[in-house]
Amino acid sequence: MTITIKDVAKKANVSIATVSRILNDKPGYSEETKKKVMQVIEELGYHPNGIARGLISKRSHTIGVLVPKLSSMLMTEFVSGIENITHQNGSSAIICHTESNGKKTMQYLQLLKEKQIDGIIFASELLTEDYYQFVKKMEIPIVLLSTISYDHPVPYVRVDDQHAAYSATDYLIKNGHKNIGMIGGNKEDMVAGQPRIDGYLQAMEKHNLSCTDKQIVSGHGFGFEDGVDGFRKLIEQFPEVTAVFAASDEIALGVISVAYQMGIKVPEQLSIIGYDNLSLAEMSIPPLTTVAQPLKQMGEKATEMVFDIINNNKTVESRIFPHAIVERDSVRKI
Amino acid sequence: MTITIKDVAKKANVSIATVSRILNDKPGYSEETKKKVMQVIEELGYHPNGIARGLISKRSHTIGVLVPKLSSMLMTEFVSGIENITHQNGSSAIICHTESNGKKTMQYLQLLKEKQIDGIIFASELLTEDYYQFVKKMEIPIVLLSTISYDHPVPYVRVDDQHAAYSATDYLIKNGHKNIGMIGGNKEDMVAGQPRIDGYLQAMEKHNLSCTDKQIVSGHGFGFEDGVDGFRKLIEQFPEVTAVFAASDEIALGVISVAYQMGIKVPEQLSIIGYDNLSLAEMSIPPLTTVAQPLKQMGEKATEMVFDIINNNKTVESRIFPHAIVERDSVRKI
DNA sequence: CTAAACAACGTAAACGTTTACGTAAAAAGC
DNA sequence: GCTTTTTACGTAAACGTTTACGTTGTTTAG
Repeated sequence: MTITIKDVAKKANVSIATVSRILNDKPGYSEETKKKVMQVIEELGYHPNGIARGLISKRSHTIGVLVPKLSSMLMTEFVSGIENITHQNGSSAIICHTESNGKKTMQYLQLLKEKQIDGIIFASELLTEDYYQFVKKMEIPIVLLSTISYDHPVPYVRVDDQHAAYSATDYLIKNGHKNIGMIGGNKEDMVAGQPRIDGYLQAMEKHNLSCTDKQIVSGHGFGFEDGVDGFRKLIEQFPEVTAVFAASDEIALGVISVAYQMGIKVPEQLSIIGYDNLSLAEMSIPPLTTVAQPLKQMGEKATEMVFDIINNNKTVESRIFPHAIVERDSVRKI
Repeated sequence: MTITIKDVAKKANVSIATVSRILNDKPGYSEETKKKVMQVIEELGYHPNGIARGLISKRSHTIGVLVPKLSSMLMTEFVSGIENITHQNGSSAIICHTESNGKKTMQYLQLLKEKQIDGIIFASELLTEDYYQFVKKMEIPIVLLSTISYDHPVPYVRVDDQHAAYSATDYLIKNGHKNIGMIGGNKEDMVAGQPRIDGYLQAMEKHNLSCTDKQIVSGHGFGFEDGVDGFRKLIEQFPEVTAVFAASDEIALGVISVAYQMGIKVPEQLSIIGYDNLSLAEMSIPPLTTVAQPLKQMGEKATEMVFDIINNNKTVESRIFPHAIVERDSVRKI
C-alpha cells in the first residue's frame, strides 16, 4: 500500500489541508505542527503523488521533445542541453524520436497532449502545417530548435546556416583555395539543405570564383555514406577539386575516408571543412576543421525559452546563435 | 478552455460514464450512441486527460531511464532501443542523465517516484545499496542494462564483458600477435573496467603469453583522451607492442591518432581492436575491428522485461547477450 | 404469461491532491 | 473590555477520469 497525504494527516493528528500547506510552504501553520508533520513524513517515507498534483495544478512538469533521429550525435548534444535546463526547473523531458515520419510525429503529438505536457521543443525538422495546427489547438508553448517555420510565428533557436556555410567557404577561399567543391546533404531539407548550398554559392560568387553545377553534389542525407558516395561522384565530375566544404562532419569523414582509399592526402592534396563540430571531428585523422554550432547551449536556450513562456507567459524572441570556425588540421594553408 | 469528458457527455446527451465506456471499449453501450459520441468527440477535438486517468489507474505510462552520460554514443543506442519499445507499449520514457553523480541520481529517483513512473531502467552504472533500497521502497519494477548488482537479485541485460574481452584478445593472438598491450578504462568500473582486463589476462594466460604490468594501462574513463594518454604511456613502458586491445572504440581511436602522429602505421606496424562497435568505428581510418554488442537490442530487451513485470508481474530472467567480433581493417593478419 | 436475464444506460464514489471558505481561539487596537 | 484582526487550523469542493452499483426497459426461458 502506498501512503498518501491522508495517512500522514491521521498519524500527525492534523487535517490533510495542513499537511498540504506545510508541503507547499503556504501560510497557515505553526512551527510546532510543522515539526511534527515533517517527522511523520520522514517516518512513513511519504512522497507526494505528482499525478494528483498535476490534476489540480494543470501542470505535468514534463516537456516533450521531438527529434527526427536520436542516434545522431547532433541530437545528443541538443538533448543534453535540454535535459539540463528541464531538470533545473524541476521538470523532466520526454524524448520522442519521430524518424522524420509524419504519422509517427502526429502520434507522438497525440501522446504528448494526453500526457498534458507543459511545453514542446521541436528540433531539426520542418514544422508542417499539420503539426502547427495541432500544436496550436493544444495551446502549449512550443519552441523550434535548429529549424524554422516559414508560415507561422513560432519562436526558434538556430544558427544562420547560410551565413555559416558562407563563412566555411570563405575560410577555404581565404586560405588560397579556388577549386572548391561542395557536398550538401538532403536538398529538400529547408534548414540544413539548400541554405548551406546557398551560402557556399554566395561566397564563391563574392570572390568571383566560377562555380558550375558539377562542383556541387547533394545526397539523401548528412551521413557518412552520403559523404563517401558524394565524394566519389564529385571527384569524377570535378577532378580539379582541391578543397571541399561538407555540409556535415559525418559527410566530411566520408570524404576523408575515400580520399585515403584513393591515396589522396589530406590536407596536402585535398582540404576539407566540415559542419557541426561533433566530438568525432577531433578524433579524425587529421583532426577536422569544421563549423561549430553551440549545440548544447542552443538546447539549453530553447528550453529556457519554453519555461519562460510557461511561467511568465510572455512572448519570447527567437535567437540566432553565432557559429564559429574551429581550426584543426584538415585545411591546407596555401 | 480545455474540453473534458463532461463537455462531450453533455453535447451527446449521455452520461460521462457512457463516454468513458466507449472510450475504453467496455461493454454497456449501443452502436448507435457510440457513433453519436464519436462524432461529438471529433467535433470538439476532445482528448482524454492522461493525468486524470493515471490517478485512477495508478499507471503513468511512463518509465524512467537512468543513464550516466547522455552524450556517449553508447547511451544513444540504448536509448533508441528503449524508446522503441516504450512507445510500442503506449508509454514514454523519461531520460535522466546522472553524470555518475550519486546525489543527482537520488534526486532523479525522487523525481521519478513523484511522477509515479511504472518502471525503471538503470543503465551502465553500479546499483549502489542506497539506490537499491530506494527503488525497493518504491516498489517499482527495475531492470539493469549493461550493469549488474552484486548484492541483490535485480534482473539485468548485458554481455559478458570478461568473455568478450577474452574473445578480442584471443582474436589478436589467433592472428599471430604476441606483444599485446591493453588500454583499459576506469578500473573502478565494476562492469566495464576490471572484467575486461581480466578477460584480457585470461586469454594471454591461456596461450602462455607472458604478461607484465607494463602491458596494461588504465585511465580515468573510456574516452578519446584516455586513449591518447593511455597509448603514449603504453608505448613508453612497452615499446615492443605490436597489437593493442582497447576497452572502448573511443580509446581505440585515441591510439590510432597517436600512432598516426608518431608515424606508426595501422595495421602494418600496430594492430588495434576496439570495443563497442559504435558508428564511428566504420568511419575511422582504417575502419576499426571491434567487439560488437547489440546495443539497441539490449535496450529493447531490457524495456520488454520491464513491461513484462509491469503487465504480468511475473519475474523475469536476466539475459546475457552474445557479443561478436566485427572484422574490419585495423588488425593485421600475420 | 411471468420470472429471470440482459442490454443500455445513469449516479455517485473514488483516485490523491490543492484551495476557497469557514471557524475558533489568540492577539492587537482602542 | 470590547471589537477587530490575525493565526492556526478543519471542511469540503474541485481537478477529469474510471467503475461499482442501481435502474429502466427489453428480450429470453420455461
